Amino acid sequence: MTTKPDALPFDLRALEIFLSVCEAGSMAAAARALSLTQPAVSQAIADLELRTQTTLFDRSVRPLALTPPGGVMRQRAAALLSEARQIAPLLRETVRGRLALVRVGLVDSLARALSVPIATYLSTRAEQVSILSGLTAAHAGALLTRNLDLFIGVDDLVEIAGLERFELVSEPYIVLLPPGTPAPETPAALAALAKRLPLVRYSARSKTGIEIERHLRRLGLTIAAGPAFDTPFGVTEMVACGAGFAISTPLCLAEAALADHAVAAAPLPGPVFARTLTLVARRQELGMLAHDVSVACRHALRQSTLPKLRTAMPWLGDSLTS
Amino acid sequence: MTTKPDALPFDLRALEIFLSVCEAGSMAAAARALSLTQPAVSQAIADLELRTQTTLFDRSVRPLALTPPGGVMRQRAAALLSEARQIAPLLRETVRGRLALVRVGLVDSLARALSVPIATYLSTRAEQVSILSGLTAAHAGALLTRNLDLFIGVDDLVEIAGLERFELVSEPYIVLLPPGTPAPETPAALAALAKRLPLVRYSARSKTGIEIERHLRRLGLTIAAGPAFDTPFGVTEMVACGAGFAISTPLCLAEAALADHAVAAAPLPGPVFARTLTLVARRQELGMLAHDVSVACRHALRQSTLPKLRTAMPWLGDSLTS
DNA sequence: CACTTAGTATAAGAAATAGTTATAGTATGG
DNA sequence: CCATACTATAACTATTTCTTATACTAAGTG
Repeated sequence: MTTKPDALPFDLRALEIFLSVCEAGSMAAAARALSLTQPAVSQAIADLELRTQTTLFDRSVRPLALTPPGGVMRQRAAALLSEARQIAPLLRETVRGRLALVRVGLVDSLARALSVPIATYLSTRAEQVSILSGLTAAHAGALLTRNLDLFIGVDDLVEIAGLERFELVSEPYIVLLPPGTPAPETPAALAALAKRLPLVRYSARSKTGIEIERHLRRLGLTIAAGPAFDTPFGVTEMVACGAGFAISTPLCLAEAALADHAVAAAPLPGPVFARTLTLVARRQELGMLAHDVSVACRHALRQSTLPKLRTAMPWLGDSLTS
Repeated sequence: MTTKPDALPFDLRALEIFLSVCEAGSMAAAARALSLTQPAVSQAIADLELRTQTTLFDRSVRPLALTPPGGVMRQRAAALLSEARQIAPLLRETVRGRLALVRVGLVDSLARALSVPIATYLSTRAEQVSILSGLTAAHAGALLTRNLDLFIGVDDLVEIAGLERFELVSEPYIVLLPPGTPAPETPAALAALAKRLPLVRYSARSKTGIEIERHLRRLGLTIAAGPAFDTPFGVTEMVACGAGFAISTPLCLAEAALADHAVAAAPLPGPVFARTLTLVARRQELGMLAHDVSVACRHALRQSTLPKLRTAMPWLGDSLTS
């Protein structure tokens, strides 16, 4: 009502004034620092509070105190302003045909395998390269809000138009067991195993974790809650400690990079259950760059990571494809 | 002259209009989409170009084309606006006493050792936790511009006031060699080794790389240029391949997590040369949080990483301290 | 090629916004 | 309780942003 739903809640000038008040400790002092009058600052802050529908300062004490939302605002406003100030110089530095900054999201399971190849390849194509590891869900959101230029992950965002996708590798899910534990040969054996040993999960924040839960439900298996981790390292380490077993993948196992035989790997019994890692970018914004990165990644995987996995787990056969 | 040096180069409204033009493909179409008149859009874009001192669109073709700086502007403007729009809802969600978001920079050499403990600990203290691995230089800059709340790295920023620092661990530099290579016992032997085998370096962008170069100069050693990497994994992997030797540290070796005996480690001959990893935060903004994180980190290191290093490299003695 | 169409640029005035001065009210310290 | 230094509100002014009006330009069409 007050404003259109997509209207901007403030402008940068208001944030600048707000931060000045935070630093100066009072509106009057901020006004002096900014060469404004005190009412101008007072109004700007009041307007900012109105637009964000929050109270930023506690006026009942002096010197002025930040409320909890005010503290968050200070944190975010400072970040936003510093980014804004970087933009203009960056534009002027931009050299024809060379990107100033490429931001890549890389799913944790490929961080070790691909961060070096991606960084090496992109450094020939961009001034600055930023590679963030993490969960695909976060990266997918960041791509859509343009906080990332491309990501590699386990979700190809089929439902979103205007993206381009390059499949890098497909791999089956596997079972990870503490050394010496016999491998379950059937889904029933898996269920029996889960009675003796907790299942170490990927957290429900990760796409892999969600997929695994769904698969277990399809198999009709209900397995008691156990520890959950976001990263392959966390899950694998827990299994290595003997604290449980896990459903994971060959690349996740490679990512954890534990000592040989620290955990045992076995095929996942039951119907075929696999995942595909895909490079996703917005169409027509990076030219051929996304395609070229996908080629470099596939090359790096075929040269180095996949042969190692095939040696360590010969039973993978051609379920591991690139 | 045109504007004060610290003046804002633009307003969020201008970026909104700019992005609308990018999407619509023409200023006239953008004006319709925004319920403005065409001259309003034309003026806003002209003003934005004037303030940033760039040309964003190529008007000599239709439909309007983005110039290279225009492309960068699109990328950055979209990111900035999406962040700006997130702020107000975030403020309203803020619960008393609990931080909405804590952003941590973690030096690559501790990424494996500490990302899980930090994430686990902070999830009890904040709604959302963001951990970025990378180079300390980038994190130090990000802390000062408030894009990070705290970082753990190899620079304690002594020259900057208003920060608080917590030392986590000190470790000596060591030599990494391909398996079977005899360890150099003296600086002279190190120089001789460098004649036979290239030195794999940490890049000059990393603080560690800079420190190592300085130390070599102090020793009077000039070593021919070889390959350089930003990350411990890159450097260690090269040595494991037999492509050279490296000067590194125990924690970097642990971070690379190669198989046992994939590389040989030996003391660095010559005078004592060590580094200290420190947690740095802005004073008085996070309360006790920075201190509490440092305690959690030191605990995690003493429990898990340091004992392993002492076992693998018993000659470290008490040069490795926490 | 003239000619239409859909677009961009510029000038001048209207509307909205951000600033000012003036003044009343409030927290804190002597 | 009073002095001081601050914040809030009202009314006015200056500046900026947007509109109308009009001239100019790129690209397609017969």
